[in-house]
Amino acid sequence: MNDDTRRNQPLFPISIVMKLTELSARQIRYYEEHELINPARTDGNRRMFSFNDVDKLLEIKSLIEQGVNLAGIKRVFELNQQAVSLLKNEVKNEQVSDAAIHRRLKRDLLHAGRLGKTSLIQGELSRFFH
Amino acid sequence: MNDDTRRNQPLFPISIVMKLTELSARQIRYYEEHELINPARTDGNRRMFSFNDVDKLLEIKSLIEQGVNLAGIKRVFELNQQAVSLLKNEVKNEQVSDAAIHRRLKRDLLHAGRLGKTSLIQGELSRFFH
DNA sequence: TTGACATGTTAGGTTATGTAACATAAGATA
DNA sequence: TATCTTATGTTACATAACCTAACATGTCAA
Repeated sequence: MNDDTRRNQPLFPISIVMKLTELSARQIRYYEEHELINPARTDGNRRMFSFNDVDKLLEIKSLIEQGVNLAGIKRVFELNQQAVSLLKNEVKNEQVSDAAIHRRLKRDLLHAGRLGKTSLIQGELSRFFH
Repeated sequence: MNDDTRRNQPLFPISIVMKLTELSARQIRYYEEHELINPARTDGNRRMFSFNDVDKLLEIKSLIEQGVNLAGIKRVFELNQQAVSLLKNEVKNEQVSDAAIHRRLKRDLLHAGRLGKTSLIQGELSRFFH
């Protein structure tokens, strides 16, 4: 069993997770309802949480404490995933040389100050003044 | 004048920005009040917006439409900046070889699926079971 | 001097959470 | 096994905080 699989094993009932995260059961269920987590279930329909689930709940808790709402948390999770994917593609492709990665990063990151995004207003302006 | 400076020039009064973004004046002011934007002011205290301000407002609008609240938008902006900075440091340091960057990215991105973050629960668990 | 803009207040809809009521599952014990 | 207890499930209602709209009032500028 690899590390990834191990961290996804359903191990903890909700009572344990409440103590680990200091979140109420209501909160934990609410976050599941809104698809921020997706814990496994037992035959008897009890939630069983993995290490990854708990990690996610701790990140949710931290963001909540910063005043971020659930839609925002979802977006933050997506952004993390997106940044990872963007660079995974670069790094994973064995045919791309280190130098090419270096150049690509330089272009993407140093130029616009954003990850792969072009200016929004350009499109707006052309739509507007025609 | 470079491109960056040009995009920060105070050019548009709020009426223009309202049309460009299809946001109400109240909304635009509210976002300024909560420090998501920081438009320049004329001597007479009128707001004057740059291309960058408008870009930011369009991004705010898009996130608002996804249900993200202002704290979440602030976090998203920070995350963008953070990801950029993280990699800027890698790329900017001329003494770091391409190969080293490649290795570092592989470690950071392929392993944990996060940007430079280690598992949260490890610390939690050690605090808990002692 | 009239239209655009500034600030402040108020009211209403949405969201996140608490709480309570009641049903079911799991585990312990007679 | 039968039953008792506790943990957990779902659902409904209440509430506080957040965001927007609407309006009032004052100021700047063409």
